[in-house]
Amino acid sequence: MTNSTVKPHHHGDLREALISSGIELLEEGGITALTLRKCAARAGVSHAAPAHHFEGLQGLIGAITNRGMTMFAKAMQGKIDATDGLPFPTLFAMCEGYLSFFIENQALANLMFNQKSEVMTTSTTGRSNNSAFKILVSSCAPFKHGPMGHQATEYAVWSLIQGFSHLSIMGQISCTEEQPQICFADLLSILNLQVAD
Amino acid sequence: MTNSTVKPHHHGDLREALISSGIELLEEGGITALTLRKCAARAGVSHAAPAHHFEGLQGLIGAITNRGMTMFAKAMQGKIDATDGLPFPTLFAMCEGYLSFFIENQALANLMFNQKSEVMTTSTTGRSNNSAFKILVSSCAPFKHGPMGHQATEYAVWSLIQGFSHLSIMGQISCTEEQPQICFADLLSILNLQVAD
DNA sequence: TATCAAACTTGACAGTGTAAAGATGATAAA
DNA sequence: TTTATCATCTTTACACTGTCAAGTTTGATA
Repeated sequence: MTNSTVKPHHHGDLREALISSGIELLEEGGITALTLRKCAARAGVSHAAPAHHFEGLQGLIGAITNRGMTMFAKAMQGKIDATDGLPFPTLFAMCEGYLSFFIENQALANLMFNQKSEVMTTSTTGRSNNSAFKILVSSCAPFKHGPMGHQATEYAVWSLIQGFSHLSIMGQISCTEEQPQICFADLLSILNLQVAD
Repeated sequence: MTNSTVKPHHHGDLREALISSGIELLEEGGITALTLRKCAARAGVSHAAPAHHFEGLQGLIGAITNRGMTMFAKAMQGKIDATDGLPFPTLFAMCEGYLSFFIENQALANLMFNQKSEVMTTSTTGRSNNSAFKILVSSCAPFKHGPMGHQATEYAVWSLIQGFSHLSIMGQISCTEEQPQICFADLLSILNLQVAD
């Protein structure tokens, strides 16, 4: 075995199976349902098996966060790919994907954004591994930036969609429960954004 | 004892003491440090005593959320009271108090806003008991509202400051770490707000 | 075939929430 | 003052959790 793809012995690919089980449990019963022992049981292994793949529960949560981030990026990119590529439709599609991911993966989204793991941090390595963050940045790029530069635009858009998504799934905001995307469009229009020359 | 102030028998006021202990534990060791048994120990009672005052751990968390909401409202109102009362300074002060509370009570703020308890809900009774929400609404009132009315303005401001506060304490946003209020001012200026005639 | 390291199991332990039943003590009625 | 009552709190018990240590199995390699 000289290549980099590690072929496990017994289970097949326990590490990935445990992550999948974890996400399932998360969506079925929320954060309190996510336990190492239940993940192990669902993957058909003993309760101590996960210890050989993750550094405790926190390690599994970190791995789940990583998996979640690729799902998250895919959700946003999928919406963006369905547009004509113009600045405003692209920005809105990005936000649409952001919000959709939160609604369709409530517990997972909450777990991810209440985490201070590597990919969720402002660290350079975290950012370079975070394609979701890159999508956000590139969606904001075509617009005029104020005196504080592109970062202020990015943070404004990010804060707005993050806050809206979070408050929505927490039931603290209720405009149109069926289609909150429509409601968010009004909020986005309050932002003073103009396409750069 | 015909008046409404209940005088407890043994402890004095165990219920409030447990809430205080809970908030302490929360700030000292984060959400994982908040356990019924530790709260009980800190209050000097047996581990099963809390059951007579709260419906399990979830009940205690609800009570902590309520206590936290009054602290939260006080933080915002305090900043507002120090202004001249004009619309923009008042709005900014409200946001300043919002952010300050998150920074100074990270674990508590996280607990509160990851909760679907009564006060945090869009229900009428929840809203009427939530002075923090009223402060937000009144801070947004003086401004011109778009075609979607005052609610769109409120949700835009709320989402922006909630998202920014949340991402800040999670270390996912870093403009000026010492004084993030200054950074938020730039974001708030991107919002297209004008004082109504 | 023998070796050996990785993958997994077994057993144990301290914490946790929660329930049931008993003890305590403040209040109110006698 | 004495007694009865009941909310308050304690004790005991149980299932579940994360984590550790030791043993066992497995499959690739020599």
